[in-house]
Parts: sequence; C-alpha cells; structure tokens
Amino acid sequence: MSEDTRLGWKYVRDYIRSRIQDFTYRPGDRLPRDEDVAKELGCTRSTVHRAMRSLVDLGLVERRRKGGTMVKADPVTRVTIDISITRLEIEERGYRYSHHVVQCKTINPSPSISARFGSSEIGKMLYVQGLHLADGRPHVCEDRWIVLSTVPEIKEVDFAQISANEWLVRNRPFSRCDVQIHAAPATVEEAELMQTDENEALLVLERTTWIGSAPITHVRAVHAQGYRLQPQAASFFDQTEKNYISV
Amino acid sequence: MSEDTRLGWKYVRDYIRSRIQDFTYRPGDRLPRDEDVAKELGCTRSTVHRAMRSLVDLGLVERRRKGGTMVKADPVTRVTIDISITRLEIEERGYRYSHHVVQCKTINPSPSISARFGSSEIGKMLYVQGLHLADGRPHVCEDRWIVLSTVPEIKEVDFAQISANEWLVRNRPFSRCDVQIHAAPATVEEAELMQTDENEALLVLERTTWIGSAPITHVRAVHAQGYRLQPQAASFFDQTEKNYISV
DNA sequence: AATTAAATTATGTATATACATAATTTAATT
DNA sequence: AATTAAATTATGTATATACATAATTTAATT
Repeated sequence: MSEDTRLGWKYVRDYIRSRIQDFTYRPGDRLPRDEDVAKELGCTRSTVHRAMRSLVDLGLVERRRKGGTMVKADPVTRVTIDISITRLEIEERGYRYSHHVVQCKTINPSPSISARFGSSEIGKMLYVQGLHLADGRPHVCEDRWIVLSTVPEIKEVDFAQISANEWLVRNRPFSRCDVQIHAAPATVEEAELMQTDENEALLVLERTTWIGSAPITHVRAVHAQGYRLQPQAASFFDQTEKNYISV
Repeated sequence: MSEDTRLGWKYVRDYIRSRIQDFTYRPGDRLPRDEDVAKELGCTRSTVHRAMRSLVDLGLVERRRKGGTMVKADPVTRVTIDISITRLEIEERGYRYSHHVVQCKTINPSPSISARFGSSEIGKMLYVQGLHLADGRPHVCEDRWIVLSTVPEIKEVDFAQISANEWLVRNRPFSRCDVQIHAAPATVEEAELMQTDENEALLVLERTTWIGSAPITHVRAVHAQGYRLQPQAASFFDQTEKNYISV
C-alpha cells in the first residue's frame, strides 16, 4: 500500500473482493480476522468491519461470531428488483397512464386464495379486477383480493380516481410481502383484456401482504406479452469509484 | 424512552420505519437531521447513521449530503433474488441432479446475440445447449454463448463432468451482469427438450456477463412449466428481533 | 442582474476504545 | 466417557471525536 493513499472501507471491500475473485481466497475458505486485515492494510478494525458488511450484503461472504468470515462455498448472483406503483412504472417509461376497473365485488375467497394467507381466517373479501394501460394499450391486468376485515375503508375508495394498487401501496404499509414470479398462458378472459391470444405466454407477479399477522391483500399481476423484468445486479465496481483495483 | 433500554441502531431503524409507516413522516418529507434524532432518542449520531443506512438499503429513504434524509416519494417493494448454480438449486430442492449437452459448436454469433454485448467485437463463440434435470425430469434448458477470446480455456472443459453453467460461475468471476426475466412460449425444440407442449408458457432468465469491458457469456435459461421464482422481500421486522415496535 | 466566491450545513468516513454476544474450545466435573 | 462449566475468540455494537465532502445558501464582486 502506498502511504499517502487514504484507504477507506470501499478500498478494503474492493481489495478483499479482488482476492476472492482471483482465488487467493477460495469458496469455503476462511478470511483473516478483521483485526489482521486491518493491520495488513493499515486501517482500523471498524473500517474493515464496514467493508466486510458490504461483502455480506453483496452475497459474497458469510460471517459468524467467533467463526470468522467465510467465502461463500456456493457463489450466487444477487439481484434486486424495486417493484413500484404500476402507474409510476408506466409513466417512468414515458407512456401516458390510464386504468379502469373491470370487475369489483364482495365475495368469499376461493380456497386457493385463502391458502395464500395460510391458516388465518379471512372472511369476506373485495375482489377487484383492474387493467392498467400505457398509452391506451394494456400493460398489466391485476386480479386483486383485499381482506375487508383488515382494510374496511377500501369500500369507500373510488377506483376511478386511484387504482387499488396505488391506494393500497400508499395507504397500507405491510410488514411482510410474499412474492412469486412465473410464466402462465393467458386465459380467455386475460387474452381479451390484454388484447392478445389465448395461451399466449405472459409474465405473472403474485404478491401477498400482511401487517403483523393480519392479511391485507393478494394480487396476481399479469403483464403484457413481451414484458421484461430487469433486476439490478450489484456491479463489481461502482461507476463513480475512485479506488478501482484491477482484477 | 425508558432509561434502561439499551437502544441500538436496530431500535432506531424500527422507530423511524414505524414513523414512516404511520405517516408521521410522509412520502417526500424530510426527516430530522441524524443529530436531532440522536438527541431525541438518546444515542449518538453514529448509531442513527447506521440505522439510516439500513433504511436506504431497504429502499425506504434517500439521503443527500446537506440535503438530509427524505422519505421516498414513490414507495417501492424491494426484493432480492439469489441466482445460484443450477445444480445446487436442484439439489437444494431435494432432487437428484443430472445434466447433458444437447449441442456444442463453435460459430459466429447471430446479430441478436452480438447485440447483447453492445458494440464490442465478439468474434467466434462457443455455443452450448444444455439440459439440467431434477430426478431425471427437465428443469432448465440453457442456450449459452461463450466468448472464446475471453474464455479460451472453455474448449478444454469436459461438459460431461461439469456443466458450462457451473464451470463459468466457479471459474469466471464477472464485474457486470445484466439480467432479464420474461415469459416466452416454448419453441418446438424447447418443447421437446422440456417434455412439454409447443407454445407452453415458460419462464426465461437471460443473463449476460462481462469482466471489465471483456464480454464473457450470454445465457438464455428456459425453465420448466410451472416453475416459480421466489424473491425475498425484506420483512419489516426480523423474526429474531428483540426491540419490536408495534405499528 | 448575473456571476463568482465564501460560508454553511448535513451526511459520510475514519479512528480509538470499551464492552456485548454468539459460538467454539478447553478444562473441570461427574 | 459423557456431561457440564469456564475460558476463549471473532464478530457486533455503541460512543466520542475529528475531519472530509457534497450540496446548498449567502455574500461579494463584476
């Protein structure tokens, strides 16, 4: 290390990451103790600790008290997706947003919907089928089930003004969210709504949310044909990074 | 605050998070300065800083020097997916893994494949079509294109021993990874390999990786009918959390 | 009035230090 | 030998402090 280099936690992170990627430390290996890394690189343990936590967040290493820091034996590519309000997603892509309610009724949930919430008693639900459009073209069709005992005021909401999606996201914070992503053939009904063919392959995002132990909503969001989700993978070096270490 | 409560950064995180979720601080609002939060809660600015950073990671707030901390105007549900080696994913589900190579040839990439890597010159590629099976049943079919100028030694790899997927993940770290997720109808060829019907809706993950500016590989991984991706959403409170704040 | 420079501000980082805690190892006991 | 208790260890956390840095606001200058 050159002496005048003020080496911060990002330097330490990149240094360790490079040593993992050039196989100085191999999958399953134990890294030196933070204190030893600190001594070697000439900084404090706090700085190394900060760097190590970022490597944990990146999914590269695992740490255990007393056990030390291990390079993950089975490497993973960790990606993140920010699921936003559908209106905003459409507007961010530069399209004009509109939406309309296809159906809205209070009914008892089917067993498959109940099952999404586990064993808890659900009672009557508000079923809302809505269509989100981008420049007038179908973008997302959502089948939503809202638990009336948890969200009674949903009955007063005017879905012509605000979509169930946006109202819930803005008014009903959740403490737990289960997400599933899969492909499904368009049903006859979906095909008509989405202006595509029956059995067309569509991307489906399902979400179920709770606040504490109280179930809030379950939604099946069917996306238009050709829709692509683009998760963000943490790139090795931030574009803005000064302390680049060649690999 | 009761005096004997040793209040750590997780307490502060949960406290602020609760104030966001109960709309004490609304989307777009500015939070008090770290120093003021520290004074109010009776801890140091370092502790508040640690808590605030975790709220940034959760996608709840944004921070800017001098500008302070703002509650995100447009709330998002942030989820993460750990994409692992296909063999391990299958084995973790309790199935016996096997794989075989369908095709393997050195060819010039089609324009659509070249385009994945942007403007950089690609040259000859190794095209490997492989099938990953779980208990003998098709699980993932991958079309992989490997840049020979970046990974020349791939020619010596025996894909009967190790899949191209696993070899690359274990031997070729990348600094950038583009990921796309979409639904696509099974081609005739895919339908045969995946033992399903033509045009069946299948989940497709595409990945393209680079090391520095050098392109490594592009892969289109077509998943079996019914496959579900299950991203992890950060739940509001860790199960292990002691300092639970009711919402 | 428009531009430029200086001051201010809130977050970001690094350090030294002390103690907490989980997890393992070693020693003591039955 | 098996169990239990004590010691050890590496990470985790909290604190006080000093300075860095980005970004904005205010003052000075043209």
